[in-house]
Order: sequence, then C-alpha cells, then structure tokens
Amino acid sequence: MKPQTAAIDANIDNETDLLETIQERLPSLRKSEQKVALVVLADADAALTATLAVMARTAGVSEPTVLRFCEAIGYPSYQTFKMALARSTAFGMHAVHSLITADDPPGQMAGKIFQYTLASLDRARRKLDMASMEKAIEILAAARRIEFFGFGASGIVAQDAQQKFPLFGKPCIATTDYHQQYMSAMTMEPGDALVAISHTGETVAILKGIEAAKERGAKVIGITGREGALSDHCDVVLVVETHENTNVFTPTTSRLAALVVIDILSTGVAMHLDADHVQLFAEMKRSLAQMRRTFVYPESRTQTEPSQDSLAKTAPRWRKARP
Amino acid sequence: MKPQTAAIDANIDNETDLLETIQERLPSLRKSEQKVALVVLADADAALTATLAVMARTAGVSEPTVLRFCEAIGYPSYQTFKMALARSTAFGMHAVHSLITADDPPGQMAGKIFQYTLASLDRARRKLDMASMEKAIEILAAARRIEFFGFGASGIVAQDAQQKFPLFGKPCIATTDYHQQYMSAMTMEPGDALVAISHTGETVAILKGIEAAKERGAKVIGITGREGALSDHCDVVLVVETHENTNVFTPTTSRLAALVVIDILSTGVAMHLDADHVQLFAEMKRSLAQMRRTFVYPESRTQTEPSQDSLAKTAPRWRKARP
DNA sequence: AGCAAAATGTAGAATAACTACACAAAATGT
DNA sequence: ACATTTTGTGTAGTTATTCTACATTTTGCT
Repeated sequence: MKPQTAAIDANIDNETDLLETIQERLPSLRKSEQKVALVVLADADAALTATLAVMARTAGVSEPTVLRFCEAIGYPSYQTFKMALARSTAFGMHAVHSLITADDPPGQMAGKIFQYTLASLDRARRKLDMASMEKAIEILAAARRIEFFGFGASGIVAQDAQQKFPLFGKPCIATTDYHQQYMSAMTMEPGDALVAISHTGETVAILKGIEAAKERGAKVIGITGREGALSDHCDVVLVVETHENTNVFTPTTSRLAALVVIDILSTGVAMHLDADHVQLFAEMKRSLAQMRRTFVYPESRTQTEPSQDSLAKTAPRWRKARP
Repeated sequence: MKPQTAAIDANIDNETDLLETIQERLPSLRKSEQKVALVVLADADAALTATLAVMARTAGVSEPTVLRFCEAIGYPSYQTFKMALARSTAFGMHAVHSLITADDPPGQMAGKIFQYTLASLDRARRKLDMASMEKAIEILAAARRIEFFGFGASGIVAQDAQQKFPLFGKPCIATTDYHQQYMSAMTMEPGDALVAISHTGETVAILKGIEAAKERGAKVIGITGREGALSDHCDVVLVVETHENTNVFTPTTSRLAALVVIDILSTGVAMHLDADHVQLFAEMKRSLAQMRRTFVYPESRTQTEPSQDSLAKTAPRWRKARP
C-alpha cells in the first residue's frame, strides 16, 4: 500500500519550510514578485533585517510589489512574513548550505552537525504522514506480538524499539540477522505485527522476511527513508524523509529520525492503553528511575531539583486596542 | 577531571535560548522592565505579533520602557528583539510547557514529540562544552583501539558507535555486558581508549570497567547526562544535557543527543585523518551506498535526483539607502 | 526634609508599512 | 492588426509604528 503524501492532520504547527515553499511557488509568481523571491532565497538572513523599502530597492521593484509577494506566499503582511521567515531560518535548510569541511575548527564542526541534525529532524517532522502514522499505531496497539527487523543502522533502531515496547506488556523482539528474521517471520500469525526498518527502502534481504510474515497473515509496517521496493509490500509505510547525505562529513540523520518515529509509535501505543495500564506504566517508569538510582548508592544522594520557576504563571491578557 | 562549563567556542550561532536569558536577567532589570519581561515570558507567541504599543499596554508600561527592556536584554531595537524571539521560539523551551497528555490526537502528539526532541537537542547543543569535546577527539584520534561501554539505552548508543568508528581503520568494540566489559577493560593498554556511556552518570556497574581500564593505562572518556559518580573517574567528561523527563509520555531524548555526540566525535576523528585517508574514507562511503543499491537490484533503477536549484545563485547586494 | 540620581512617562518627530489609484503591459477577441 | 479587457506594476499619499528628546515622577541617601 502506498501512503498518501498529502492529507496532513495539521493540528500542530506543521507548516513546510518557508524557503522551500517559496522555491516551489516561484513559477506561479509574477515576474516582479519572482525578483523578490530570488532576493529572499539568496540571502534569507539579510532579508530578516531588511525593511520594506530596502527590500524593494534590493529586488529592484516597488514596495507594494514586495507586499504582494508576501500575500502570494500566504502572509497577510510584511511583518508576518518576516516573522515566519525568522522562525523558518532558525534551523532551516539554508544552514545545510554551509557544508562541513576538513578545516572547520572542532567547535564549528560540532555546531554544524547539530544544525544539520536539527534541520533534518525538522524536515522529517514536516514530511511525515500523520494518517499513516495513525494507522501504524492502530496496528501496533492491536497486535499480540511485535517483531522489528533491520540491518546496520536500522538494526540499531530495531533494538531501540525492543527496549521500549515491552513496557506495555507486548512481547517484542528485534531481529537483525537475516536467517533469524526469516525464521521469526515464519512463526508469525494473524494478529501479529512486523515493523520492517530500512533506510534505503531497497534492502532486498528484508523483503524475504516481510513476504513470509504477510503470507502468515501478519500486518507489516515499513519505516523507510524513501519510497521504494519496501513500500509495495507493507500494509502501512512511514516515509521518514531527512536530508540526504551530501558530503563526506555529514552525519547520518536517518537513524535519529527513525528513532523519533519509534518514540511516537510507542507513545501512541501507550495512549491506547486503558487508564489502569497507563497508571501501571507510569508507576513502572517511576520506580525504574528510582531503582537505578538507589541500586547504585543505597545511601542515596537525594537529587531534589528545585521546583522550577514560580514566576510568570499569571498570563496577561492581550488586547488589540483601547477606545 | 571535571569539565569546565563555560568557555564555549562560539564560532557558530551558539547563543543560549532567549527566553532563558530573559529569565536569568530578570533580577537585574528595572521594575517596569520586569513587567515587560514577564509578559514576554508568559506568552512569547503573543509577543511576536504584538506591536510596540500593544506590548506596552499589556505590560502596563510606556512604549520607551519596552524599548529600554529590549536594550537591556541586548537588542538595539524592538524589531531586532522580535526577530530573535521568533527564532528562539521556533523550537524553544517554551514548547515543552505544552505537555503530552493522553487525550492528544495522534497528529498533535507526534508534533509535540518532535518539538520536544528538537528542543532537547538544541539544549544539548548549547550546553555542550567544546573544549572537552576537542580533548575527547584528540584522545580518540590518537587511540590504537577503542571500546564503548553502555547499558540499556546507552548500550544502543555504544553499538551505534561501533558501526561508525571502524570506518577509520580503528579497531572498535561496543560491549553491553557487565562481565564482558570487565574482561575487555582488563585487556586494555596505554594508548587505548574507553568511552563509557551512562545517561544517569551513576551506573555503578560501569565504574568497575572504567577503573580497570584506567589502571591498565587507558584513557577514559565519559558521555553522561549530568555530573555524577562517572565524572570523577574519567579523563574527559562530555555532559550531554537534555530536558529531563517530566511526565509519563515524554520521549527519552538522551539517547538521541548522545548519538549526535557520537556523530561529532567520529567526524572529528575523521578530520584528523590525513588527506589520503579522507579520500579513502570518502571512496568507501560512496561505494558502500552504491553497493547497497546495486546489490539489491542489479538491473538498477537509477535514481538520479535532479541537480537542485540552478536558481538564486547570484546573491544581490544589500545596500542601506540611496542618497 | 531635601537633594541627587535613577527610573519612568509624554509628546512629537522620523520612519516604516500599507492603500487607493493610475498607468503599463500582456492577453484575448474581432 | 487593432481594440478591449485583463493582469501586472508603480506612484503618491495615508496610516500606523517605532524611536528620540525631554519632562516628570520615584527612589535612595544624608
């Protein structure tokens, strides 16, 4: 089954990257508006500090044209547009342009890696199809037993999942060996679920397992970086789009994004539990943390963190104007 | 050895979260300015759309006072301040206030988890001590052999590291079993390096291994979420601060942050390689990706992505005004 | 209490954003 | 090919917003 790309349940600020939007809509803009768009794309940071007049002059158009550009992109005013731009460039795509090179000093390199990672996760967030996500959660919540398959980096993700899901009382195994995957798949039954993780979406080895599991009547969820062979064999596919590896030193963000997806899935499943189970789950989580601490030092250094800001609790009212 | 908290090599946009800054400087502000600060802290999003006049009215002060507040915080004008605020709130701390509850619809829940994760990573970025990072890289780059120790979620991180470091021709093993850790540690020699990963920083089991390794003359690097018992036994400690787990449904972001740190370390080590090795490494990475694709489908669907925007390459000049 | 210094507010100037309208350039039909 | 409509762009003036100089109030100190 192919996932529908659109239809995003935009409950939370799920907008796509502004610069990307501008890039996309470029052809549909009028000639002068395009000039403005190009100026913004060329140097978004400069655009942030630019006033309407400066902007108009730089683009070689009149002020109203800049305003019309803002409208065309979907913002009612120049100010609103600039705000959106500011947010967008906070960890946006644009940062990725500054690639990591061998002569970056360590501090800068670290900064860039974080930047890149954040941008990538943000992209994953925006591109994720919530409808598919919801379906996946349904399947997992209903499943009697869950298997996670993956190789290499995706294997790590599978193992992470294995540490999470058993918390809800669901038998759950991560398998990273080809043969074992096949064997496990052959023992699956209707009502079981298989989560196949493959960043490339083309790992043929994993397909064997998937087919076996499907034949035995299990539901299959795919987690992948792009549409591919995997997509055709799954009941639900979660496409986790990150930024592609562009040079030698760029980090592999796909694992991270996949891990976040695991977080979401497990949380979603946790929410399907009835109140009693949630209670139990909370209890377990609490005492696990407690255990870890007291086991280590029975005499226990009680780390009581101060109960964060008592400040700023009375939200003021925002009124537009007074007559 | 304890890591020094300050001394950040702020080459790249390494500023601390604006709302946090405001919170900190609150006491040093004048009374009326504090009113403004509280209004901003109470609802940063509202502040974004507020005009100077509205802002002043909401805080119950005069317009110039708001301006003076901006100056006090370090921004020359109201506009500059708002821009900074917009960037900061893009994935800032404030989002964490909106906790995940059992009755969030899936879309919203997913959004919040991403938000929380991004905020957490951003925090880790800001809090990371680059000087220690640099030292850690030096040690690893010089090491003959590297061991990674960790349990549970930290074990996953260790395994991830195991997949990365061998690429640079460094023998490298991740060990997640207590006994094996001890055994491995006992075989270490001067010139070897041990990376001990423990989010709590209190896992006594891992300390055994560390002590053994140190006695044998190996260098020890700690990756932890907070200062603790671990800190005292390591040559270098990397404190990876994320947001603490505040309720049942918040995801565990510590693993993710630790993985990013691994990314940084491995990249740092990669940069220490001489040009020939970098070449080799790049080659390997490329052909690995190639292999994965062709192995799967010898007939090969050649996914040639279009060579991204030829647009917007000529950056326009920004000039302040024309006489 | 009375003075100096600091803090805050008032009012108006300067700047920026927006709107109505006029002109120019395409596009369309005859 | 020309007229006519439609669409696109700029000009000029209006309104709103930010900022500055100065007046007033408050605070702290002897």
